[in-house]
Amino acid sequence: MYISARADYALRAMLAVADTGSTDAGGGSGSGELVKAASLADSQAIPLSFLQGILLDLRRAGLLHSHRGTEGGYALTRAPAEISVGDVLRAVGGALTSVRGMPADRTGYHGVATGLRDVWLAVDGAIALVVDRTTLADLLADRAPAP
Amino acid sequence: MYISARADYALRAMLAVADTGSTDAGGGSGSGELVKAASLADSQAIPLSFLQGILLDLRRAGLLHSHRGTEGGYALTRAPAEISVGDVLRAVGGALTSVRGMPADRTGYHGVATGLRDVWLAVDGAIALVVDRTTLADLLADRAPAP
DNA sequence: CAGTATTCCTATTTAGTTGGTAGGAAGAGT
DNA sequence: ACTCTTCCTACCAACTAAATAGGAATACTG
Repeated sequence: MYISARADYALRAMLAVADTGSTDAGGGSGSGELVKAASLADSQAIPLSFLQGILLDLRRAGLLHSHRGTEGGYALTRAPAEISVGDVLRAVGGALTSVRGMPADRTGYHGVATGLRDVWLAVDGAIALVVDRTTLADLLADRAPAP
Repeated sequence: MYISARADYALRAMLAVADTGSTDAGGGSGSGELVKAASLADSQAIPLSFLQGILLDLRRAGLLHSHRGTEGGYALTRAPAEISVGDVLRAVGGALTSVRGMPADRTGYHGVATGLRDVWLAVDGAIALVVDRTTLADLLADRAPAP
């Protein structure tokens, strides 16, 4: 499995939103749950303009709610316990496992290689089992997924 | 998980070697177990000169034995039941799961993202469980890995 | 109603990887 | 010698990822 910088940043940003959304640690006026992109970029050392594109993906995937203007920012649409790592990965990266750029279930093998398709499907299922069972709340509470 | 063309070709080539090594279906003189690179490239539709580099990796990893000259070719160093899919993947691609190019166990997270490392390690373990338990013999006999 | 802060969106640049090719040099048989 | 095949190196083209820049749209403030 390859975790791109985009996916890595997305997860870290979601964790930071979840964290500052529950514990009121803002340095500004402390008005509510909205976290600014600049604040996220700073706390997790992510290039701001790159992060903005990622936040856009997360919003389009329905994981974030955004608000413009002076007191704008981002917030989770669901509770941290209701958002899994897999949700975030799929929002920014498409399929979990791909073979030469194509999703695992669209591979076509011939001859002796026919069985390979089932291997990739099994791998995809195994990955999904881990990332779909781990939520943002688990990560914030330091509950590691079962090995 | 991302399966590169290199990894895909490597597995198909290994399966083809395993197949023609056991069932004597060669069209030439039928002298023995050695399979030529050109024959592999033809049977699985792989560019020959690209395949040669892959076969070299597989040989250096100790999975293939090669012989030069007129009656040269490639053969497995172990029985198909003793070679796993994971062996082949690691021979050509390095680590199974990588985060931004680095192996999963060399990641460093700070603050709220600390728990991410354990997720990647769990994913790596889940993938390894599938690919290390599936052998070339399983694939040739159409025995799919457990879902 | 200006003014400002902020999200939002697109286009561009830059660097690295991947897929694939070419051309020999070295070894093995006839 | 001659032929066949593996071996090895260097190279090119296309693509993707990562990051940057610059502007529209939107919402609050005075």
